[in-house]
Amino acid sequence: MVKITDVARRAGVSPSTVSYALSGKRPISDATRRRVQAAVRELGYRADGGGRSRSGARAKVLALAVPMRPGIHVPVVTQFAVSVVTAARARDHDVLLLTQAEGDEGIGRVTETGLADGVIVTDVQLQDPRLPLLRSCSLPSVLIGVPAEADGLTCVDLDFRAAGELCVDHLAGLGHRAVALVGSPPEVYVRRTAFARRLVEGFTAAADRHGLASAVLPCGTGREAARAVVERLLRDLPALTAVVVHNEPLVDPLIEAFEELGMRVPGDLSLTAVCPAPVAAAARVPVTSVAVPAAELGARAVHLLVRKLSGAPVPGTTLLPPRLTERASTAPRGH
Amino acid sequence: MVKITDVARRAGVSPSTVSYALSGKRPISDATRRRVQAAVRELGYRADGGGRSRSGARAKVLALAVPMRPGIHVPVVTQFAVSVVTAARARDHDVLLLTQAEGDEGIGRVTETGLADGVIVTDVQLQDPRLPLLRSCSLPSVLIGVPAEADGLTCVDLDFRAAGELCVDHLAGLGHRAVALVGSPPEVYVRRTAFARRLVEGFTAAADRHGLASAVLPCGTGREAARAVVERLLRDLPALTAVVVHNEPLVDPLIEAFEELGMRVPGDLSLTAVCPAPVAAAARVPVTSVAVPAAELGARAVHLLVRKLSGAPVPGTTLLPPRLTERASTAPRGH
DNA sequence: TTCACCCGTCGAAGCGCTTCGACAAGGGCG
DNA sequence: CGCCCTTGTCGAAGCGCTTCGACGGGTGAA
Repeated sequence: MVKITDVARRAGVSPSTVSYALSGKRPISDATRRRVQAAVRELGYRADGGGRSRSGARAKVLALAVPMRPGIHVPVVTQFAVSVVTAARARDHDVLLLTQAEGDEGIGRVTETGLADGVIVTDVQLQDPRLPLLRSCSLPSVLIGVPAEADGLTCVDLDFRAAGELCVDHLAGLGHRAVALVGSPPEVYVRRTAFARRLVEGFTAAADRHGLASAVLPCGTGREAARAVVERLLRDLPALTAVVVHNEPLVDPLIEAFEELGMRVPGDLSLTAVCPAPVAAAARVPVTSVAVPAAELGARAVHLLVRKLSGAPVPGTTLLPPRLTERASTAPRGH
Repeated sequence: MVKITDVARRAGVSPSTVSYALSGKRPISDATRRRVQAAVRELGYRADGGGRSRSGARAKVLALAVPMRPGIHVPVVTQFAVSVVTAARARDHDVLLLTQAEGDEGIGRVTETGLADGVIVTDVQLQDPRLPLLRSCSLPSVLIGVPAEADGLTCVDLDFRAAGELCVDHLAGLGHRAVALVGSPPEVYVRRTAFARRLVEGFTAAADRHGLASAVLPCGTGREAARAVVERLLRDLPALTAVVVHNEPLVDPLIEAFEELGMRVPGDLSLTAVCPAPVAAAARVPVTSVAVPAAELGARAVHLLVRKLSGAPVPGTTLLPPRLTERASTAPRGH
């Protein structure tokens, strides 16, 4: 292993000069800097992470807390992870993966031990047990998701409230008078997952504002669950002509269930989804949707966290405005 | 931050004794050990990762290389990741996530800098460009997947060759005389991904052995792709009564495509899948399948890597025997 | 009783890096 | 022309931990 003293010898300077030349924390003459850089290249030098991290410097590692709870949609979470890693690498950081395996205190462990410099927290609940931890140890963090009390925290998310409203606005604009929201599995709401709750709020508020009849039903995954929910909806809300679905793996089964019961999409029923664009586009009937920009959220989270680590000021909460893309699943009421 | 000297003072011993008491690398009397442990608990001490790794010890971090290439099935990969993290934590290690974002040399970087002690490599191809790297820098590694040349490497995988044979044996035993393998997307084969190739080998060998007519077709995802493959199959192999599918998201569309063309499962067509058990069980028709034990593979990989790090000898290649679970999608030929 | 040993513990020496204070050389100013 | 400040570099002091060699006191054997 080639170390900083090797580089120093090769460049004919002292180790400290090498360190300064590489970090730029003190002025170094151009000639020296170039010699150092040449030596680094020739020897293939790489700063040892261990050595760096306890001289008060950063480890250049971000932790990513991904509680793989039941009811979440795996591909979305994976997209977060991948985009976080990619964005982190672009900023010369690595990513440590934390799951729920060891409970919430993994977050504390990883930063207290200096393994990671900061943490990105996903799947945030309105009252999240991890918040006190994040607040107390004053450990740099960014949440993907917005809890009920976001003071003093840095959060990024799609504006799910606005997304809910946008869907209803669109459907109301098409003349629909009765809409339903088919949501995530019940456990997601029981946990009070922030984004799911916010979407319901927006949906309900917009439905009331437009004076629409509305219903909200959580729904598990699978054909049977979809069928059951559709039957229940048609019973409770016979005038139903529009549905918003916020449950990725349910989009196709839901369309099937409606069609089996004689309602064609979009002929008899208009459907909008809140899901990643590829899911919406690949559905049985391409679905008008508000995209969940998982990749962008991940990248933004990294960006914010790195800025925070460098001491720069960062905004409290960033809400990405929802954008609705029309596809084949929505039509004016009565064709 | 509480450090080892604090614990030492509190326990009335020297720092080195604390270190030994915690690591067990030298005998420490029971009384002392207990006092140290008490002090650790009371003070909430956690060994600083930087300090540790700087002094030549291990960082207790494993890197997980997950190239998110097109054509792979995301939930399976995620299951690997989650099980790796869980297993690693159980052995007091953390996991650093590497994607393809920075190319193959991320593996080298992460270990040379001492950030990680070893690496778990997934999505192994028969001629994998990462192999020379793994061999040359003599860096502890475990592959999930078996390349063409596995000498000197530690590999874990499902025995996909045997899995392919097992499926065909099962179908042949039911009296089927013409079988097809519907595989992963073409790009997976172009890359010469090890497990996909092995399955084809096993399938073909067993079909030949049983004297069955057979065909192998790669297939992309989506309803249209499924439909196209089914039409092609029925044209090329009109006597077809059995199919093996090795493509998770295609299981349902494939069943649908066959049924739309008038072939009922399992009445007219028997289907076996090679996929994780939940996928098979949740399909439109519960599918007889050989399970891909993603979680177990991940856990085993961690186990092997940790043993390797501790200097213990490890086996070269571990192939998990396939196990076929009968469900509703297979029946004797002609009912 | 003595000697040799082993067990349990300690002190000190690093690990590779960063950073602080010092210092030599050079330039601008009075 | 001398003084002081700047600029560029160096030496040395740690960071918190592990680990090596050493050492005191107890035990078993002679």
